[in-house]
Amino acid sequence: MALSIYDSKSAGIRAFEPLTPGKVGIYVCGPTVQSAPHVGHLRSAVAFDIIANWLRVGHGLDVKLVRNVTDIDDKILANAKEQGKDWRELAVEVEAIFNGVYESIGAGVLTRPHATEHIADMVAIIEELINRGHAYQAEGSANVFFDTASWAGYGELTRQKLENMEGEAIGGGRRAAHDFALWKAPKPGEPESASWDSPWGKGRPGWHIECSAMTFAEFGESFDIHGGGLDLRFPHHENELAQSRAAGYSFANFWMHNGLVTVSGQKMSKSLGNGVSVDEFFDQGSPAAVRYWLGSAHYRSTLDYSPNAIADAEAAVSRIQNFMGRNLDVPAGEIPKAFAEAMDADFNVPAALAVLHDAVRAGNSGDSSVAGGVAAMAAVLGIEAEVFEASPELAAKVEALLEERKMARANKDFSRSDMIREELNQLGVTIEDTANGTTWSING
RNA sequence: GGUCGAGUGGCUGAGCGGCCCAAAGCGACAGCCUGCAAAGCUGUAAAACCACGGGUUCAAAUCCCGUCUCGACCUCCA
Repeated sequence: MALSIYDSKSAGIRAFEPLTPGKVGIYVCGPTVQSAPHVGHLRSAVAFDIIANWLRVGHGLDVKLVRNVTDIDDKILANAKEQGKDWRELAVEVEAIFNGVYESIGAGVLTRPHATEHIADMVAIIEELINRGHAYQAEGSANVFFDTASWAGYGELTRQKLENMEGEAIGGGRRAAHDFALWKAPKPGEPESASWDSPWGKGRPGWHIECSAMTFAEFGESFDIHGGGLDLRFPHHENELAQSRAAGYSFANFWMHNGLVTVSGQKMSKSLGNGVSVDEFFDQGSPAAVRYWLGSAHYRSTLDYSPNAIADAEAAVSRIQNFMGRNLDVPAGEIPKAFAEAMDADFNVPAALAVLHDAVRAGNSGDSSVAGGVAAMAAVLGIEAEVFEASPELAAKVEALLEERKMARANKDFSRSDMIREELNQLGVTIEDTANGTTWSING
C-alpha cells in the first residue's frame, strides 16, 4: 500500500493505512436538504466517488461510503414555512432531487443515514457530554451548549485559538461566544412535529451533533476518512471533532476537504447571486462532461467555472468515450502503473487523466494493447462509453438510408450522399466513414 | 485581527529540489487521411525567463525571506 493522502488536520501528506485491514470507512458530509443542489455538492460527490473507486479498484479494499442527509435544521423549517408545506415534505422532495442529480452524474451512494433517524443517538451523546462536564443546559430552557472552554483541543482541526476567533453574541443561555448548540429549544411558531422529547425538554438537535451520531451509528468509535467541502472545516467539522472527542470517541483518522467551486474567481453562493444551477450545467453538456470537468482539477484545488468549461470538457471526454465505443468488446484490463502512481499521490486525478489520454492516443495510433487499460482507468474515474440504443424502427430507417447512400457514393452522386448524411443528422444520427465501412451512432 | 490556500502557455490545469529547454486537455494554424465531412494521426506557433524582488543549493516552477495580487474560513454553506 503506497497510498498517500493529505490530511487536513495534520496539514500534510500521510501514508494511508486502514484502521481495520482490508476495510475502509468513509463518511462524507452530505446535503442539508433545504433547497436545490448546486455544483458544489456535485464536486464533493464526484471527488469522493472517485476516491472510493480507487480504494476499491486500486487497493482492493472493502469500502463503506456513507453520505448523510441532514433533514432537520433551521433552514428547512424556514423554507417549508415560506412555501406553505410541511417541513418533512420539503425535506423528502429536496432529497429526491439530490439523489436524482447524484445518480445522473454517477455519484450515488448506498448508505444514506438521516439525521431524524438518529435523534436518540444524539441525545445519548449529549448526555455523555454533560456527564463529562463538556456541555451544559441553559437555565430555564431546553438549550444545551457545548462548553468550548472545557475542551483544550478545541480549534485543533483548523489550528485556531479561541481568543482569536470571532464569536456569536452571548444569549439564550450561552456562556461563551464560541459555545455551540447541541440541543435547541423550539422557537415560537415552529411546528410540534419538529420537536423531540429529551431530558432537557422538547427540542431538536443543533447543527453538528447529527454527524457525530451518524458516524458512531455507522462505524463505531472510529473510522478512516471524514470528508466534505472546504467550507465545512469550520465550524462544522471543528465542532464535530470537539464533541466527538470530548464524548470519548477517537473519531476520524483522516480529514479530507475538497476545494470550492468559484465563478470568475469568487465562491459560488446564493448570497452573491453568482450561482449556476445544476440544471444550467446539464444544459451545457452531458453528465459525463460535467463529471469530467469536476475532476479536471485536483480535488483540493479551487475549481473555477468559466463559460466554455463544460464545452471543453465535453470535447475531452468525447475522445475517451469515442475510443471506448470502438473497443466495447475489450474487457477492462490492468491499470497502468503511471495511473496508479498518480492516484496514489493523494488522488491526483488530473495527472491520472493525462495517463488516460496518452493511452487513448496510443490506441488511436494503432496500439491495440491499451484498450483494456483505458477501460479500467475510465471505470475508476467514472467515465463510461456512451452508447445510446436506437429503437428498432430508427435502426431500420438508418440502415436503409445508409444503403441508399452507399449506392449514391458508388455512383459518385455526392450531392445525394450528402443529403442523406444531413437527413440522418436531422434524425440525431452521426455517421463516420471508416476503412471498414460506415458506422453510425445516436447523438447524446 | 486570526487561520488556510492560490498566482504556470490563448484558455483549463498537472508538476512542488535534478527525469522540466514544464504533463494532459481545450482552442488556433498547417499537413496526412476522406469525394467532401466526421473521427483520427502528425506537426507548428503563441518569447510558458513558472506573479515580482532577494536568498539557500553543484542544481529551484519546486525550499527560505520579503513584496504585490486573488480567494476561502472565523458559528448559514459541498
